[in-house]
Amino acid sequence: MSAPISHDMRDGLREHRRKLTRPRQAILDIIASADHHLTPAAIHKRARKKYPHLGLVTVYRTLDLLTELGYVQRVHFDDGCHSYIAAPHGHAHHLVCSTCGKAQEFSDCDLDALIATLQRKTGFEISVHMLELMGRCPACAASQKALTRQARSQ
Amino acid sequence: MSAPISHDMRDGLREHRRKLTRPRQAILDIIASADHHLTPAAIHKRARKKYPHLGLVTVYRTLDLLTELGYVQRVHFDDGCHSYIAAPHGHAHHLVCSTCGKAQEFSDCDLDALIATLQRKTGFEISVHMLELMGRCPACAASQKALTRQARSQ
DNA sequence: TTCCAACTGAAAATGTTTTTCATTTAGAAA
DNA sequence: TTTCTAAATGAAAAACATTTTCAGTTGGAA
Repeated sequence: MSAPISHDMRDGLREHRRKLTRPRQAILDIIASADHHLTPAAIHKRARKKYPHLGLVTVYRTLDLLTELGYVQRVHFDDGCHSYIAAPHGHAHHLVCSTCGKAQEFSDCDLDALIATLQRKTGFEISVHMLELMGRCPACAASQKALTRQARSQ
Repeated sequence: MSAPISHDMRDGLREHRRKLTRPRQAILDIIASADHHLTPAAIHKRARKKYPHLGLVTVYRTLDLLTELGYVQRVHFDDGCHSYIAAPHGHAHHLVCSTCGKAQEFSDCDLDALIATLQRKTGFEISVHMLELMGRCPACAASQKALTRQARSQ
């Protein structure tokens, strides 16, 4: 069992001489406890319940900071990339449900062979990769199947 | 040797009963002949040289259409996703130079084993994946090395 | 030719992100 | 504790990106 991410983020701030303010705490709590990706606007809306004075600009600034420190990642979709999600401090990818937005982490992406081959073939020096998988989470898949069954039986 | 992508795009439009207008031709030519990813604004600027009356809205609309037909893909970076690039009609990924933007296509992404394992472990039904590799193209790597050598010898 | 769905540009609306600036605050140092 | 300052804040405005609306135009099938 790993320590809560919000603890890590607090430690990370301290290490980088950054302050742990009330607005930031509110934002951290939302991000750390969400298992879905969230837009800056959505984070702002939720965090305001704990700290009503919070400005949207601070959300953007905090997301930038946490991204830089590696605790938060932007989530990319074909049709828009305005969402963020917590990540462990280190290399990780997400598996995202395209129906409900639920995300699951995984770290063993295993692209070394592919990258080596491409480097050899193309001469590019590959330093970064972005991998994202999308599909239906177990819950959404189940309710979809239930719906189909129901429709067929009518 | 494959046929020019712009031909494919023209055919694709015809198949879908969409018109091949002058504004669209100008946009198609820019996209098909670029080996770099381009933002809508950049496409607009370039295409205006061929068709000065062209509106930016039409660029957005044409990009939407070509994306839907599968001839164009959005390029994703950690810090912004406002660029587009031509893709063969079908599954493909890009290897992008983070210095100059040059892009190279590849299609053999070989993720089947990873996807199968994750499906089994998580219960997700994975239907889509996004993979993007970034690094330095041969030319940029070479000029970087030349710079470093020069700096060292001073 | 005719005709109409598809397409267009301009303008305005909407949405997202960044900048600026005067004020406040966390937390290290005294 | 109190003092002090770099870091952080919110509000407003600016900048940038994207979509909608609408009246007029056009490609290409009939």
